[in-house]
Amino acid sequence: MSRYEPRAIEERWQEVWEREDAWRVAGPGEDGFDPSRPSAYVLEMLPYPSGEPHVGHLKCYAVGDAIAHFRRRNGFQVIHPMGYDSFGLPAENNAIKTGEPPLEATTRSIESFSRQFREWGISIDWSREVATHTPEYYRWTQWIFLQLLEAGLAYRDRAPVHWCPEDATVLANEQVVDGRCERCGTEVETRNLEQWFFRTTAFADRLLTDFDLLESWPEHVVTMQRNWIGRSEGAEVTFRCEEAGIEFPVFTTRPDTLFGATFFVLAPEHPDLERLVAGTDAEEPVRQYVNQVSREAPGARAEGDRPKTGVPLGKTVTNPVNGEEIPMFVADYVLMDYGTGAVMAVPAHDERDYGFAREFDLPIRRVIEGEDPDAPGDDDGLPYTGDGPMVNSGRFDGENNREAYPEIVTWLEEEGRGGPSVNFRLRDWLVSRQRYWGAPIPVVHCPDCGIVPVPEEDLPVILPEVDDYAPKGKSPLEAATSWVEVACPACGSDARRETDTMDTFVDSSWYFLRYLDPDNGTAAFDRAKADHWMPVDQYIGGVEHAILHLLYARFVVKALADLGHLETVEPFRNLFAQGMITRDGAKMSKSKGNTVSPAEYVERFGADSARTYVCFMGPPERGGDWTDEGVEGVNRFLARLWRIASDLAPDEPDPAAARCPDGVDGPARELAAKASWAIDKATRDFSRDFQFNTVIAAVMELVNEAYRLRDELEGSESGRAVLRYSVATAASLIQPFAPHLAAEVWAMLVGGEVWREPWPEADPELLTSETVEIVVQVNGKVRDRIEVAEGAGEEEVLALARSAGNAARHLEEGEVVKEVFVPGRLVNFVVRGA
RNA sequence: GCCCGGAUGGCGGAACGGUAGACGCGGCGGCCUUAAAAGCCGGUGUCCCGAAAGGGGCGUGCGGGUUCGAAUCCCGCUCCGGGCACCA
Repeated sequence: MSRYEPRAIEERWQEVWEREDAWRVAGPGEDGFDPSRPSAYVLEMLPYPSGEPHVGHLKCYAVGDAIAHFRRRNGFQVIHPMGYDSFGLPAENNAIKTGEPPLEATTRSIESFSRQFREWGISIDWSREVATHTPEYYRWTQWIFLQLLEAGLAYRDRAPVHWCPEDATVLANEQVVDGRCERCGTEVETRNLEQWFFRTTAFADRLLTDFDLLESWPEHVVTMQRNWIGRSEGAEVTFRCEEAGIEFPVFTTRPDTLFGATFFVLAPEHPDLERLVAGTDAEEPVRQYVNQVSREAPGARAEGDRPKTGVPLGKTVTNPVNGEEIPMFVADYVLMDYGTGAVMAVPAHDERDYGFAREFDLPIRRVIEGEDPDAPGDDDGLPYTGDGPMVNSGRFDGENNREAYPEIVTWLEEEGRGGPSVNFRLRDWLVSRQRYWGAPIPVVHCPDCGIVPVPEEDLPVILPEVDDYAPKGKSPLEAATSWVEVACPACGSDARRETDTMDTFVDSSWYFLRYLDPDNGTAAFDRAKADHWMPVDQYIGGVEHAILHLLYARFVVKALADLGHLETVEPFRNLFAQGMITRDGAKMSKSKGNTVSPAEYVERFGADSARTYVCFMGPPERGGDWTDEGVEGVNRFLARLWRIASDLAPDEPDPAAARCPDGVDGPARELAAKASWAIDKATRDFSRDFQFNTVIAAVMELVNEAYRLRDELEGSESGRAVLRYSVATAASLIQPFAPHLAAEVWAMLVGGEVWREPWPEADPELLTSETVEIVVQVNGKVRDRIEVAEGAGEEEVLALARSAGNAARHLEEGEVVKEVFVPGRLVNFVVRGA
């Protein structure tokens, strides 16, 4: 008997697929496009090519490929492309360390990824491959930049920005985690720099409301984005400092607590601060405080539980609702980049204001009664953030705060002191980077004309070669003088190119559009093609991109749609977030030395085993711990399938083995029924939340059943026919996970190409059996099981159940007061007086 | 602190409110073999009664509840993982 040799099998079929161009698909306007067939876009997040693919990639692409195969075999023409997010810091940092140009390391990594993806047998239409670092690609990234610039959605501004001293570049808000650089973990600093932004805030509302257009996204991802966008409704209220003649609008979500405002706080960065204190006693302490705050890492400032600090300004503002003069302070708990950089402080009903008031011994005035006056806490339950009747609030006294809320806002509006207002936590996306390995921002700075976009026909602005990649606080591109110095496209006078490059998240925010038309030399993509394929029907990737990438891609697609380049306003109709694979219960990392190299397992057990294993570990949205025993187990199962197939294989494959023989009975019928059961179960679980683990388990059961009945069936021609059918069915069902083995087994038994076969259908006749087992319960406890005819009526079943041996004994213990009958499942006798 | 997940055998995990533990791993026993590996077959939640057949108790993180019946639904906790966190 021969052995299952996965490597040989896999190589053979990979050659076939390549030769046949099996995964190529055509869109509108392309040869072979069939408008009559339904289409589907299955997409996995493109990898950043660094070194070799890891198990996270394996899982992502194994899951995505299974979905792609399943859709194909259900009649869809599936577009399933692949590319590389190949601009980025690791290649550049490597270049700084070793001097090797980023292009070389990147090219090497792409080759390695591409080779391994092919070894995994992922069904990719390689004719659509893109890499974001190529001029053919970033030409269109630059084009998108210009589109946004022209539309006023890209702008340049001087603002306090996050600066990572390690990477020597600015970072977007989203790339700062706990005050540290998301990439390297270094504490970020604040710098005041002129930078490029994309106006994501212009879409803040639509980024929220358009969640309604999505079909299925994990709820927690939507929640994370909602929180990130952070919409809050409230009011704007203007407080005036009479002495200085300055008006200070503030944003508040609690206009109902206006009467409780006892002081007023400005952010240390507030532009009016200097003017307010200039020439007063407060000037020096305020200056010192502001300096001290600015030296602190923004991360430290974000820590909520540290004591409040601040300095009085010696000035007051007037509370518009009651005319009270309340003192002003500067304090670092007020942030300049949210709202107006100033807050009215209501210590009785806001925890932060309360903390500040206690620290500085400021008056705390309750304006809302708690429901429960004895609530625990200091100062009679203050700060109290709940609802209740208003007090100390003039004509609103006694009214519930919720009801008073709109009245107060209306009053403010009438008085010209404010009105309703909505604020977002979301900031504009800072897209410029002072780094080398990225797409150059396609503008020119002209002393006469200012910022001039590079004309579209001059794109791409090619990334020049440099000798030194090390960042020096400005872009390494500054050194490429012959590239930097350029004639102004508008007036022709001496001008300089922009030397910042784009955040690599810009590259990956539109790649799924380029796949649809990768060779287009005159446009980023053809609109008809985009409208045909978009939105992506199923997007697959790790949760770690729940905010950054997905938010940016949503923004770019909305912007392009607004500009008339695209119909779709939401790029990803369905999102699947795979869970992380751990090893020994811990996140894999090189420093822990617990990484798993997919290549090693593919070498030892074959790609089919590795792929099937990651899908079998558990529900794919959850994580799982990688074990060698687990891979071996799956490998054993595939070998078992191969072995029985090879034992049963006739000299010539027989197309009849694709269908269940008619009129089988006895053990043959049992096996055929199991096959139908497996088809039904696999089909349902595939569609329901991608329950791949149970799909694979069902196929395992089918194979086990074939082994169990094999001796009985092998003797007869009809028995062998059912065996072959069942094993071919198992191969067909496992095909989305183990495409090579499935192809091999199918070719042996049936002949032809299983990946082109329609997904099998269960025989409804075989899904039901003549008899069913009924559970007999007494008081909810299982006491017996009886066999009854399928569809047997209540009376008949109850009668049988009552007389069933063990059940009957328990019935004697008392009076039957109730009988429950669930057809085809169980009966339950409720007995009293036992 | 707030918002999500999760908790089921020795382990990963299955279970439309209706037989808890499918499938896999591990371990145990048997067959095959001179022997081993591989393979094939059979057990495997736990405790008690029984020589056996069999029967019974207890069991899905903890405490309540709804129901003829709860791993599943409701209320209140505990622990673990993830996200957010001075956003006015």
